Amino acid sequence: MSPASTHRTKRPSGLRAEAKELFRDAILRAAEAEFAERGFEAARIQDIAKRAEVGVGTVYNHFDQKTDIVLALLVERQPDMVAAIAARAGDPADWTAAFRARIGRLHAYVAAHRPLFGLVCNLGLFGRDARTGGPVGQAKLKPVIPAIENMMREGVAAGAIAGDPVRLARFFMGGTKNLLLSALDDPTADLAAEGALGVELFLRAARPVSVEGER
Amino acid sequence: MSPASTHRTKRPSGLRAEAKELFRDAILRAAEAEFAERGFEAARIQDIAKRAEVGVGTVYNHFDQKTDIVLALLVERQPDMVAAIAARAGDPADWTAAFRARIGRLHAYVAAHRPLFGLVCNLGLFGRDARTGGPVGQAKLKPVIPAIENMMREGVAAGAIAGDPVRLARFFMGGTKNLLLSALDDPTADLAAEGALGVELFLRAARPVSVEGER
Amino acid sequence: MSPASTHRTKRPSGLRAEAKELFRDAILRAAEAEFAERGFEAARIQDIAKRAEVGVGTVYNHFDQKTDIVLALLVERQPDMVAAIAARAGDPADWTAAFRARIGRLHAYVAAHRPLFGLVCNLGLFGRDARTGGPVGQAKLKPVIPAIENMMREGVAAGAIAGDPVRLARFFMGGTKNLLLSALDDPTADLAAEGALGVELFLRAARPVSVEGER
Amino acid sequence: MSPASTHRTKRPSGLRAEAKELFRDAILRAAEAEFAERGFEAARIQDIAKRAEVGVGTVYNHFDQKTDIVLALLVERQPDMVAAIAARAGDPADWTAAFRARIGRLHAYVAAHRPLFGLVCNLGLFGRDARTGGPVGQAKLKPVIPAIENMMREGVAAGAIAGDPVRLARFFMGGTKNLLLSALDDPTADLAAEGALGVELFLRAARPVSVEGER
DNA sequence: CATGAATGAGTCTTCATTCAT
DNA sequence: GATGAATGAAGACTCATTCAT
Repeated sequence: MSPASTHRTKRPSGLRAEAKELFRDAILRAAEAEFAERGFEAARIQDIAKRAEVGVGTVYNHFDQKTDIVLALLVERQPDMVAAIAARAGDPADWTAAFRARIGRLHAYVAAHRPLFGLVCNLGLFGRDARTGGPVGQAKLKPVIPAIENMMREGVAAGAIAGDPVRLARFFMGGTKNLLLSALDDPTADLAAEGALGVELFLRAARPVSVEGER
Repeated sequence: MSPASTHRTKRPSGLRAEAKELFRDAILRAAEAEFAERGFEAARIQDIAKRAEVGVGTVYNHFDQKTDIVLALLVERQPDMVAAIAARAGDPADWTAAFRARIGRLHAYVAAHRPLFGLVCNLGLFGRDARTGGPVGQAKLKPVIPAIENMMREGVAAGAIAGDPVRLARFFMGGTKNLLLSALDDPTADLAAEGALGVELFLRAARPVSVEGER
Repeated sequence: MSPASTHRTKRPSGLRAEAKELFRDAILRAAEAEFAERGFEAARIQDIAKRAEVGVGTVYNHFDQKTDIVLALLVERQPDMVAAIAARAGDPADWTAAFRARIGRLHAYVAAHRPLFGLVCNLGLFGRDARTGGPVGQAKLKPVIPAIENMMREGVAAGAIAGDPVRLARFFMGGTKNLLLSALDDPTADLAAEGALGVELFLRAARPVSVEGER
Repeated sequence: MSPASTHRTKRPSGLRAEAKELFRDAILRAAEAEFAERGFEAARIQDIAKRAEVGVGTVYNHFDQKTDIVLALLVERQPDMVAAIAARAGDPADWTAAFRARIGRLHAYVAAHRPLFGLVCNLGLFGRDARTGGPVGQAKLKPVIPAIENMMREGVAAGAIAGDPVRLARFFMGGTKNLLLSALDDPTADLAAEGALGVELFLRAARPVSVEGER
């Protein structure tokens, strides 16, 4: 409709592509909120569109199915979470201290994205993909967990913790998740403090038995 | 399950009422399975009815809405879970040992009711009650959590663990739940072992700091 | 269940039959109210049964279908209405005066059976019989109308009114019905007065033109 | 019907909106017929949709509930009826003559919309609104009656008729309605003639008493 | 590419009717 | 004959998805 749209150049520094991204982002943001508020099944495309101030058709220009929106949401958000957990230049050399720092960054991200976090926690809820019948793209949704499992492996290797890294990761994430989730219900709660509590509890739980004498 | 229910001939007049209970139970059993397999939203009343070998109308003779079936399921099963956690005559005097025993019973119950457990974990997922608009009867679904919180209070009082009982309970339940849930996906997994691991990790996490010299 | 029920005599002065009538009457009374309150389609057999303090099955012991209940209601009540309109020994010799008296009796009956009256007025609403596809037993429901038409014929014959008796009857019933229906909405309204007004208006409308000169 | 609607090219952007109106009108027309043929309760949305050559969903794009269709029907048709009754430039100066003309127009409209007329007569049949629980939007359905009552007031003021305008309106509408309704059942009947008869009967009924010597 | 009306398969829920007790 | 639970056909309504503009 704009005069510029007559010639479909790809170069104008991605003006068109940029505009497109704007729509896509708006949709994802709206979807995040709707899914978080009502759950996946109950959330309606129409509401997402309305919240994104976009037509329903536009949603389908960007995503083939409802399912794909959640997937995109997770796929696109998880790198940030993985990045948060990843070791950074300034992190302490001591594994335990580094663990505190890295998980602290994760929790900060979570605090900034409460709704998404609720969504991630509830993953696996919508049993099967409507089309394929299989579980909803679980392959794409794993990166965060392995990242934590790896951290656990490093901790074990460093002698800071002891046990099966996979199970330690599960226990840690479950315990911390529960603390955070309870805090999520209460908007005034201090997510960081709850997260830190989870970390400390976990560190004690996983401390190598050998150094602790008996009991 | 109660000894009194073995002989089913209270009186001819009770026959009908007893038959009615049979239907209700069949429906609940079928619903438990369907909800667990497909999730609340995806489960269809028709399938529940078919699985229960009952007409659709019969389902509605016993429950006003789909929601009420889950509620009934939870309300009626939770007492068993609470009972499992409750202290019993034969339990050890030592709090820690008793904790292991009581939680062990809970996990045994969970192992026997995997589908329901999955359901309980996903509570709060279906956003709002269709009729009232409010959250789905959360008031009725709390008993298990307080029971565990109480156990924690006892442990703190006994000096076996230290910390805020409520948060300890959250951490414990979250960590253990995650271990169990992962195991739930794998039918061959040893739920009891995973549960026990969670207990031990928790006990170490919550061990009173005083005895630990270091920090 | 009662000892008397072992031998199924027909004679005991109709004790059994009398009891049966009691049920039937209770059902009809309840049905009258329900139909009046909610309309034919919206009225539920279950509610009728409950209102009659009777089991649903009992309703079906007395009436084959829902439709039959309305029919019975009308068939059984109409004779009273016809009887009200019928000429009586004490009625005035003058047709006009007799008309006032006879219609007055009809209105008294109507006042005593407001709900039924509403029902009768709405007859023909439920388009077709569910089973036969035809109109709902209209054959059985006509007696009142012909009775009034006959009165009109007598009036015409007596020279008290003039016109086509059938159309006069329609006009009269319609006009009066509307006055009464409006009054029915208001429980404090004086049905008799409204009815009398209708009668007087009609008498003037139908007065033979010849006697009135021109205009 | 408005002269402006003859050329349908307001602008390309209005094309869609115009198409939407087309659907809406088709649905209303179909609904009018279905409701008239089977009654409100018995008419099925599916049939309305089929008759309108439209998907079921489309019906719900235009009306929230079944009830709303009848309401729309009545709300949108009543202005035409009110307009028919309204005084017009060419109407006779004499109230009585004008009354005949105006009511004649109303009856012409009724004759052209037999089904709707049947519907209007059956108003208040469907007991309560499904959502609000209150009577179905009676507030919106009143305009015609006041219009007639006003005519009566004018007639009284002009000395052409005498009595309580509200009751006169009721009597007139009831009587005429009944004449017309009977004629509606018979497709060959002359609605105009029946309507005219009603008018004449009414005029005599309401003629001021003073001029009548007797009684 | 944005848009939003159209679509219809799919679900919950109701309720007349049956029938074993 | 009374009873009330069982039944399932039927209907209102939802919502993901399509597609003409």
